Amino acid sequence: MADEDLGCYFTLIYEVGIINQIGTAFLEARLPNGLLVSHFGVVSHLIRVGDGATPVELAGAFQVAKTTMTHTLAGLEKHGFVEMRPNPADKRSKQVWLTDNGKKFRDEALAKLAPLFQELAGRFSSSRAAAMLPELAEFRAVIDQLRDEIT
Amino acid sequence: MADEDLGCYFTLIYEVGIINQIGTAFLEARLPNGLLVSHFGVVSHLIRVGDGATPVELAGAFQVAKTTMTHTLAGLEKHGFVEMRPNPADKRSKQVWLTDNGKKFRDEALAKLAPLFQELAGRFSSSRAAAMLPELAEFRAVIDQLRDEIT
DNA sequence: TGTATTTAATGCGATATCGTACTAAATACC
DNA sequence: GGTATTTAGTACGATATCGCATTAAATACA
Repeated sequence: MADEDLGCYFTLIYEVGIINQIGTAFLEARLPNGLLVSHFGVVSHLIRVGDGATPVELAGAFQVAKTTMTHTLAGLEKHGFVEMRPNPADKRSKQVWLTDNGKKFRDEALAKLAPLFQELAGRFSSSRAAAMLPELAEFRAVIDQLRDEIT
Repeated sequence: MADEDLGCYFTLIYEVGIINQIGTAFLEARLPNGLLVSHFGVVSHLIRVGDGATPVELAGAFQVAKTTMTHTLAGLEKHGFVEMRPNPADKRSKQVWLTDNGKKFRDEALAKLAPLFQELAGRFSSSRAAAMLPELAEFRAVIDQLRDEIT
C-alpha cells in the first residue's frame, strides 16, 4: 500500500502517453493532406460499428469533447467523407453517414499503412500485440467506469 | 497474414488513445489552476531521473516537438517550478532545474491523486497494472526504434 | 396541459501542440 | 584555420482541443 504501489499506474499512463504520441505521429505522417488520426479514427469506427451514429455517440466512443467532435466531423464533411443527415428520431440530433469517398479514404490509408505494420509485425508479433489487448481493454473499461461515477 | 492480423495493432493504438484521453482528463481535473499533465510529467521526470536535463532531452523523453517543450517549460518557469540555467557544456543550450516549489507542486499533486488511485487499485490491482508494463515498454521501444529508422 | 430540467449541437474564446524559419553555437571537414 | 553542416533554443502562424454559453428539442413532472 506504499506509494510505490501506485507508481505503476503513473508508469502505465506515462507509457500509454508516449505510445499514443508515437502512434499518432506515425499514422498522421501517412495520411493525405491535413487529415488527422481523429478523422481516420472516426471513419474506421463508422465502418467497424456501422453508419448512422450521432455526433454525441462518437464523442463518447473517442472520449473527446462534443465540440471537438463537431470540429472533426466538419473536417470530414468538407472532404466529402461523411454526410450529416437529420436524425429522424430526434430533431435536435444528427446522424453521420459514410460516403463512398470516405470508404475509399480509409481503404487507401490502410493500404499505405500496411507495409509499415508488416515491418512492425517482424519486430513485435501481432500475437504479442493481441495478447495485450484484453488487459488493456479491461483497464480502459475500469477507468471509464470510474470516470462516470466520480463525475 | 490477412488484414485482420494487422488489425490488432490498430486496436492497440485505439485502446491506448482512449486510455490516454481518460487518464489525461482524470489527472488534469485534479491539478491546480491551469496546470496540465505535461507540466506534471516534466516535473515528475526531473524528480525521477534527476535535475539538469536540457529541453531537447525532455522533448525526446516525452516525444513532443521542441517548440512544445519550450512552451511547457515556460509555463513551469512562470509558476516558479523550474529554473532555466545556461548549460556550462554548451552555450546554445540550457539546463532545467527544479525549485522547492516545483517539488512541492508534485508532492501535493500526488497527495491529491492518491485517493483516486487507491479506488482504482480496488478495481484493477496494481499487480495487474505492473504486469502490463514490460510488454508495453517493449512495444514502445520497438516503435520508437522504428520511428528513428524510417525518419 | 404547462413548466422545469435535461440533452444535442454549435459559436466563441483560450490555449496546447505542431511545423517552418531563424539565430547562435558546436561540430565536421578540408 | 576557415568554411559547411548540424544542433539548441525560440518566434511565429496554423490548427486541434477544450470549456462555457446559447438555442432548440426532448423529457420529467406536477
